[in-house]
Amino acid sequence: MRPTGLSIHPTTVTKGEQTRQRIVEAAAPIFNRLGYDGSSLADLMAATGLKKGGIYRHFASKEELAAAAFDYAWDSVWKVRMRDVSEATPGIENLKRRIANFVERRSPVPGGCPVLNTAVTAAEGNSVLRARVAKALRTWRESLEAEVESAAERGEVKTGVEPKTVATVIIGTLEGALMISRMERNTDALIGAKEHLNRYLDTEVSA
Amino acid sequence: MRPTGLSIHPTTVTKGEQTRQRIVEAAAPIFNRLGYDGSSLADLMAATGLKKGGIYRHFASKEELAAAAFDYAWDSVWKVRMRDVSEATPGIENLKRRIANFVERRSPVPGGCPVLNTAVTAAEGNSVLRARVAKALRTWRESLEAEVESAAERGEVKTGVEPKTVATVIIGTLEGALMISRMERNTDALIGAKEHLNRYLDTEVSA
Amino acid sequence: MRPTGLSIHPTTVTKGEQTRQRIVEAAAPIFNRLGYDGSSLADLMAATGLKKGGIYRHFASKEELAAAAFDYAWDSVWKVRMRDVSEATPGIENLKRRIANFVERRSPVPGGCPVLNTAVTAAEGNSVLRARVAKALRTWRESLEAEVESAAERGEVKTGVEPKTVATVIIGTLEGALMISRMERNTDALIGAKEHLNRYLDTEVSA
Amino acid sequence: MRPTGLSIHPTTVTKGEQTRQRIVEAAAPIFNRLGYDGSSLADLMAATGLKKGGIYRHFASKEELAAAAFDYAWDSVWKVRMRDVSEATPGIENLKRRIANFVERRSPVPGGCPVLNTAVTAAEGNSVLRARVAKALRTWRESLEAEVESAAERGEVKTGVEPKTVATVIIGTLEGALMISRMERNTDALIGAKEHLNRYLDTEVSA
DNA sequence: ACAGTCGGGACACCCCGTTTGT
DNA sequence: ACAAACGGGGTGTCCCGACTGT
Repeated sequence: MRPTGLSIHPTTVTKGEQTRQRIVEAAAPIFNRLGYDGSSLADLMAATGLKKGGIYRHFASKEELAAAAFDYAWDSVWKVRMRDVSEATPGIENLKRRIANFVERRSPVPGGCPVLNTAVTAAEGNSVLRARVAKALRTWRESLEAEVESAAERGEVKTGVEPKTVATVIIGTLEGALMISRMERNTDALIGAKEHLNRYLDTEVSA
Repeated sequence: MRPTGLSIHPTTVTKGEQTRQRIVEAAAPIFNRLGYDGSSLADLMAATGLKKGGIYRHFASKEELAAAAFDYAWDSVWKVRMRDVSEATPGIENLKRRIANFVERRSPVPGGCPVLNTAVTAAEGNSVLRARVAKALRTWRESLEAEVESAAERGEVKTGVEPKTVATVIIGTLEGALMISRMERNTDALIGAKEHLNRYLDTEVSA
Repeated sequence: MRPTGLSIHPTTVTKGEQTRQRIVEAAAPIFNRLGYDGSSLADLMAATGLKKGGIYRHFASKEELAAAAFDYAWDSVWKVRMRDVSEATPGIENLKRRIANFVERRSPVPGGCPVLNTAVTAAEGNSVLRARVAKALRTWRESLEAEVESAAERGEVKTGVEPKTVATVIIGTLEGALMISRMERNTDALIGAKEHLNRYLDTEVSA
Repeated sequence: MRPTGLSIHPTTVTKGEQTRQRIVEAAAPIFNRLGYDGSSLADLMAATGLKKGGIYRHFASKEELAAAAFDYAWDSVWKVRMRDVSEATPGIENLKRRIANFVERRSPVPGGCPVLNTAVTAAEGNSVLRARVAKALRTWRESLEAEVESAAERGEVKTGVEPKTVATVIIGTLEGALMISRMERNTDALIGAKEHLNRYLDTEVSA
C-alpha cells in the first residue's frame, strides 16, 4: 500500500512515486473491466500514456501492477462505501447505512466491484491477486462483524446471533445481487437485496 | 443445440458429432476454471487430445467453442441442482431442496458455478457469452418464480410476496456466498447462506 | 492434356473424367487471378462445389491441379487468339490478325493472360508450372515464326529479317502492353502496341 | 521516403531507422523473388536475422513491409537504370541510353524487375501494393515522356508523334521482353527488344 | 469409382510480456 | 522514460492423407 499523505515530510513524495500512482490509477479500471488476462500491456500503455519501458520502471511485472491496481481499486470502493457511515448512529442503523451505500453508489472504479471481479477472474492461477482479494474480503467482513458486536454490546442484538454469519450474509447477498444486476442491466436485484437485508436485520438480528 | 437422442435413427450420430461432444466436455472445465481469456488453444488441445486442426473442424472459433462449453456446463450444473427436486413436496419445501442441492453438491464441472464465472469474466467484450449467461440466469430465476407461484396457489405464501424478488434473493445469496466460500476455501459462507435462506423462507415467505 | 472429344468411343468419357474437367475449368480462373500461392484449397472448393476429398481424388496435389488448370487456361486463350486467323490471308496480314485478336478480345479466363501471370508468379520455386509456361511460350513463338517464314517464302518479307526476332518482338510488346494496361485500368497501352506493331510489320518486315 | 543522408546532423539517424532500413533491404529480394503471398515471415526472419518481434517493431504488418520493400526495390532499379543517363546527349540518344541500361544491367534487387513482378502478383487483392506499382509505372512513363518532349523541342522528333505512346511502347516492349528472357533463360528477347526499339526510334520517331 | 468426413501437423500473421541499452 | 529487440505464444488456416460411406 502506498503512502496516503500522512507523511511528516510531504515534499519527499518523489516524481517517480507520483508517476507510479498515476499508472496505478489508470490501470485500475482496465484490470477491473477486462480482467487480468484480458488486459494487455498495450491497453495499459494507452490508458497511462506511457510506453512499456515507462511502466516497467515502476513495476517489475504485469502481475505486480495488477496487485497495486487492485489495492487501489479496493481502497477506492471502500472509501465510497464507508463515507457517511461513521456519522450514522452506531449498531443496526450503521449496518443499514453501509448496505444502502453499496447499493446506491456506483463503483468509483469503472467495471464494478473489484472484489467480485478479481475473486472470479483470478481465483485460479494467480496466487498474488488471490491473496489480495482474500485479504480485502476478510477486512470487509471483520469490519461488519465489529459493528455487529458493538451493537450487541449495546443490547441491540438478539442472543445467539453470530456476527460472522451476519457479515457473511450481508456481503454474499450484496455481491450476488450485484452480479445479477450486471447481467440484467438494471438495479432490481440490488434494490431487492437491500430491502431483504434490511428486513433481515430487523426481524432476525435486532433484539 | 445438439440432438438429444430422441431420433428414430440413433445410428445417425456420426463420429464427428461424438468428437464435437468430446471436445465440448473437455473444454468446459478449462473455460470454467481459467476464464475465456485465460484459456488458450494449447490448453484446449491438451484437454481434448486433439490438435488445432481437429478442433477447428468442429468449431469456427474459440468463441464458438466457449459458447458450446458454457451451454454444456450450465446444463450439467442444472441437472445436478434439479436432481431429486421434483420428488420433493412442492412449494416451499421444494425451494429448500433446491437450495440444499446448490450448497451441498459440488459442481459437476470443475471450477465452480459457470454462471458466476462467465458472468464476471465475459461481462465485457464478449457479447456472445454474455447473452448465454443472461439467458441461463433468466431460466433459473423463472424456474424459481414458478415454484413460488405454485406455492402461492396452494396458499403457502404470504400475501404481498413477489415471486421475482424471492427468486432473485435466493440466487443472489447463493452465488455471493459461493464467491466468498471460494475465497475462504471453506463452506462456511455457503452453509450460512442456506440456513439464512431457509429461515427467510419460513418467516418472510411462508404464510 | 485431356481428350478433346476426338475419341472413337465417346461413351467412354467416364463421370470421373467429367468431374475432373469441371474441376479444371473452375480452378483455372482462381489460379489465374490469385496466383498459385494466393489460391487456397478453400478457394478451389468454393469454385468447384466439391470438398477437398473430391478434389484430391482427381489430382495428387495442388500443384498438379494448377498445372492442369494452366494447360486449360492456355488452351482457352489460344483458341480465342487463333479464331478467324486461318481465314485471314496468310503472311503479314495473318500476323496483324493475330495481333488484333490479342488486343481486342478479352481473355476467356478471368485474370488476364495466363502466360504472363504464371511466368511471373511461378518463375521461382515451382518448376512444374514454369515448364508449362515455357512450353506455351515456345509454342506461341514458333507459330509466329512459321507464319513469318511462310510469308518470306511468298516474298513478302525483307531479306535479313529473322523470324524469331519478329516473333519475340510481337509477343514481348503485347505482353508488356498488357501489363501496363492492367495497371492503368485502360486499354491505351494495348491499342498503342497494336498500332506500333502494325507499323513495324509494314516498315521493318514487309518487303 | 527515408532520409537521404543530406541532413546537417547525420548522427540523428537513429539505430531504429538503420534497422528498419536493414529490414527493408533484406526483405526486398525476398518479396521480389517469391511474391507477396510466397514470402513468409519465416523467410523474412531468416533474411533479416531478426525475430518476429524485432520486425514488427518497425512495421505494423507484412503488407506495410512489402510496400516499403517495393519502394526500395523500385528506387534501386531506378537508380541503376538512370545512371549515366543524364550525361548522355539529350533527346533520342538519351532514350537509347535508357534502353541500353535496362537491357544490359542486371537488376540490383534479385528477382528481376519489381514493377513487372509486383504488377502481376499483386494485381488482385492487394490494393496497397497495387497503388505503389501504378505510381512507379506512371513515374517511369512520365520521365520518358519528358525526354521525348524535350527532344521534340529541339526539333529531333517527327510531327505527330505522341510522347505518351512512345513511352508506353518502350516500357511495354522492354518489360515483355524481360518476361520472355526470364522464361527462356537467355537474353535473346531483351537484345532483340533493344535493337527493335532503337530502329523504332530512328525510323518512326526521329525527324 | 467416387465423394465426403475427419483429423493432423505445420505454419500463417500478429501480439504478448519482458529485458536491455541509453 | 523510452526505443529496441527478443523469444515465444496467441488464434486461425494451410494442404494433405486416411478413413467412411455410397
